[in-house]
Amino acid sequence: MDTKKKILDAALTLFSEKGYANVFVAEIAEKVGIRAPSLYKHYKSKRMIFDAILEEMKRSYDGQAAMLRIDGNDPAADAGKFAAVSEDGLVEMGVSLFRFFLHDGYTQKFRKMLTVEQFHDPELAALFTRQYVDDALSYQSGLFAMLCANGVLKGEDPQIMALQFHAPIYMLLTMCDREPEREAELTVLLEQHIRQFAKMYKGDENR
Amino acid sequence: MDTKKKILDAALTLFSEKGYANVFVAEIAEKVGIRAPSLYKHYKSKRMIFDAILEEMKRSYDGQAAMLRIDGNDPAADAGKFAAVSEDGLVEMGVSLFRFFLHDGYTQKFRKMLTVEQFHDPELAALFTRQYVDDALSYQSGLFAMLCANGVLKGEDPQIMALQFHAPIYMLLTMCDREPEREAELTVLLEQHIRQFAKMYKGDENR
DNA sequence: GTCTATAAGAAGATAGAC
DNA sequence: GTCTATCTTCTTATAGAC
Repeated sequence: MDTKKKILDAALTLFSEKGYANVFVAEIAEKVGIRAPSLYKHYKSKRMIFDAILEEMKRSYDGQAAMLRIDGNDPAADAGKFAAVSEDGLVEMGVSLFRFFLHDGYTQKFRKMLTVEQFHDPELAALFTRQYVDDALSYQSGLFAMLCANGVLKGEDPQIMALQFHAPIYMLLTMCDREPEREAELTVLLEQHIRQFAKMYKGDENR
Repeated sequence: MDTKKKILDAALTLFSEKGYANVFVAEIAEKVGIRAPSLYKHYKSKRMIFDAILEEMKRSYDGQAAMLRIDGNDPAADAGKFAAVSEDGLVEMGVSLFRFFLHDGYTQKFRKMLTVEQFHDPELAALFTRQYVDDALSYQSGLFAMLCANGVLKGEDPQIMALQFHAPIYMLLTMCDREPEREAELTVLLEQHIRQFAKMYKGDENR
């Protein structure tokens, strides 16, 4: 594996655990298996490593967004899948997506790094909100609008539906980031949330 | 004002904006209006300042919890108020509570500080989850259980109701922490969320 | 309790050999 | 590209006068 890439991986891991300022260049180097001065042959400075991680992450965001969007980028294409899917299917899909975001090393580390660095820079703050809130809500709004138009769900404001669907899932995800030992317990809540959400917006009175 | 208290305030402000490691003792001192060495007459070390903030916060948590709980500590006592309250009243109460948490200097700074320091220490992680999730959900669960028992709302799982009520509000709050200029726009979403939540769990079909 | 001066040490970065 | 040795700067913290 490329040393340059190894450095980014090591740095991302450390930055996500301790934050940029608490990580020493020597630590990154040690994780890679070299000495600190050697690292400067690959990156001009510590800050350049951080910036490179950010750049890599922006590039790979389309890939992550594709996961989030299940299909790629078109809500209309996904609506059909959802329409046919059972409540159990919705739960299974939600849980497996949750598990991916929770356990995928790159995804989790980047989420944690952005979390602890979000107030250092308005650009990071905007990136955070865009990536973990606005884009997700925007996509899900489209999806729910479609499902309501199809009569699969009943709801008058898809944007609020998306907020009410997404926010609990994101909250459970960040709880697992902080206390991984609670994953099993919180996955149960996740499942119950999705089930109740589905029931509610189907107009089911038995709740 | 007591210098010792001034130091805590200055440090909390700086820690919440830049994180513990990025704040220098000299910065804190400057904000207080003294020189760095003078500060050591009040606190033995930089870490002791951080610890003192944490202690102060734990002490004042009951006060904050009282705000969150509207009444103090007994959901049963609050349920009556809610039962009598209109949808508009619920919105007004939710919005003003939201504004308090967003604008109260101490509350906001402590939330931001805990956000950026949460992964440094399992104790901080547990404190974060307890304060911003578990305790809030636990209280709201009791409240919703009461309202369901009274027939004011219809729902079979108060814990999930609490999650679906609280998570969107908390998400909007953290968005305002990151991008204060979006407050107006997000307050509209907050209001729509509360209205739709109220309608849904009243069994209203017109949604 | 506050100051100036300074010690002590940490951490980012460079020089130059191999 | 990696190493050892080293420079430089920054930062916490202490000493001691006032």
